[in-house]
Amino acid sequence: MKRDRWCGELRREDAGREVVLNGWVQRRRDHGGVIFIDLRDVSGLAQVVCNPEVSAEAHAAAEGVRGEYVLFCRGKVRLRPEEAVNPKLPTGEVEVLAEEVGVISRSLTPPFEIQEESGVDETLRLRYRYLDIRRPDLRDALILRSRVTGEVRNFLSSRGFLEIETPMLTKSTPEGARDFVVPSRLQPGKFYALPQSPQLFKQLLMVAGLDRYYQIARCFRDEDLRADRQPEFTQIDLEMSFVEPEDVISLMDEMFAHLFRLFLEVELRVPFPRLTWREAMERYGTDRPDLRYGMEIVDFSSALAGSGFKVFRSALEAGGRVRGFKVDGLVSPPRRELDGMVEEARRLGASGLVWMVREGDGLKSPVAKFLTGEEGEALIDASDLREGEVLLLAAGGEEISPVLSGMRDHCVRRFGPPRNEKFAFVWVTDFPLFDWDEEEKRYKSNHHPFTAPSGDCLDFLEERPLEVTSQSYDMVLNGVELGGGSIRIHDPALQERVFAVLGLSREEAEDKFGFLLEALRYGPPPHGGIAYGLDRMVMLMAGRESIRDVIAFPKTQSGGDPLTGAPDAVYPEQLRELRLRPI
RNA sequence: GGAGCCGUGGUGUAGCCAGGUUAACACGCCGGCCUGUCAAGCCGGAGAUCGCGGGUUCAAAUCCCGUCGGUUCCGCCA
Repeated sequence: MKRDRWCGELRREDAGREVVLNGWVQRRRDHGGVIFIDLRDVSGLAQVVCNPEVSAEAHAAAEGVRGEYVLFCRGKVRLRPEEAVNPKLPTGEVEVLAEEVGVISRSLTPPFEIQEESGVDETLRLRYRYLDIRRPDLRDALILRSRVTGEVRNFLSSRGFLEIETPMLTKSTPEGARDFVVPSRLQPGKFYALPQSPQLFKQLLMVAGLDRYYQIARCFRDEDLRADRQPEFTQIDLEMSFVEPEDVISLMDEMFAHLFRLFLEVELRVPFPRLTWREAMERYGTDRPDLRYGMEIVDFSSALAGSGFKVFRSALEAGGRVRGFKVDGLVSPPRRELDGMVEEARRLGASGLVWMVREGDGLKSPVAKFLTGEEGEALIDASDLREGEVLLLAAGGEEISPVLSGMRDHCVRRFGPPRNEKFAFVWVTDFPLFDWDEEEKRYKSNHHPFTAPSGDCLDFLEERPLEVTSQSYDMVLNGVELGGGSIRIHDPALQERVFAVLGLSREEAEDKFGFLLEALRYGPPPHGGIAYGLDRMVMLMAGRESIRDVIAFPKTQSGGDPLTGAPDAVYPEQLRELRLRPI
């Protein structure tokens, strides 16, 4: 018998109406006489009452029902007696008085309980993912994901963007992540690569004159997994012609304000704040600062010039600095807490960490005896340190930035400092165009090789590559990199110069990216864009801590799928067809 | 490649550090009673050789070594 209403949408206005529901048995409460069944479908729960005085048949059918059976249920909606109203349920004011109940399909006892709080081993949940998804929190996350994706499509298409699909079977390119590789049967010995992103294709679409492109694009990277990294993930990928960074950034400000208003009822202040990469590293020690919290890093070098503490003095003499921050949310901690912080800093790779606690007009610290009174006062002034508050200091070159950033995270986790806002967006711009790769002894693109250098850096591109900044921008939310993009190079000559700095020979560049260089010779428009990690975006919007919680069928940390058993061996015949042999 | 944590009935945990009868508790499951529950209640029952392998010991869930799986982080992820 086919439903005519959803379980979760019954309200008091429906009282008196006859309805048919289809759904799963969340719970059965058998009182001997009357039996209550909580029936669940994708919309929510409804209580069905099976009273033998109303329908002996329905009651008899309900006696044989068990958890997760699929039922149809015909009956009249009625208001519950006042004392039986359940304020915890949206449908709690009404119930369906069953006149007919039938089993559509039966279920084995599930391997774990289908309920809000899971706490169940994740492998088991993944093995029975179709049961796991019946739980409201996972179901709701997938519903949110679908709505967000749909609204992104609406938003972009209303702004003139065209949704274009790009190939999944494409060409392996150097630079970047390890490719997933697919053997070609028709061309034995050759391979496709799955796309790490549609980067090159979207640039070609700009050369093709489509002006604005977007795609909800699956991407693949064969690297190790994390809570926020899966081997296949989804990007909101877009590209625009005739634009500058400002155009992309302001459009995205608008899109996120719209999405957060619509789905979370949160009014975001736009435009989002901006930091250059240099500022972000200086003030937060990382290129993806979590601006929900204070604890800005301050340079104390001038207060400590000529310090009697050898570690500080020698760092300063070597051209380094002494930087640190005041810990929020922590006053007069016990000694072991302070020692714990030093240990944490070592774990983060620091050679040391100095703590100072203000006591009266002075400082308590393992290095207090090396400090003069003036130095102590200068530190207190510069950090605005009050009674009992803690100052953390590290000395050295740029390598202390990640340590200080890590200590900032540690303090957030451990001391729960006051939070400014729930969602703190920030743009980080002007990244270095290149990094030096010590292992390979060569320059590497910080973003990707098609990122345009800033106009004022073109003169020293080859001479001082590490000083070249790029027309790039990352969107960061609560310390998570949500997306990144740039203005691209549209001048083939400049593109070749960048390849040269990267150490790609003319032949290699021609072999790997020749098609792009060629396209750039046929009237490319200036263009740029951005790509977002949709999984991370929805994760943060849903308040989850792993993107696995917003992906229907995610992989474990070793890249496996406990449900299907992938990856798995293939038949020798399949390998023979592909002309492949295991080594 | 490296470091940490976890693995005990179907599920979640306790027991492990100080080795010693029938491995405890809650939920779930099965049966009985029960007409207003919604985490229903009450009574009864079944169900685990403690991830796997080896070692130490009179004796191992417990100690040691190895291994597998999961997870978090570092490396890696343009």
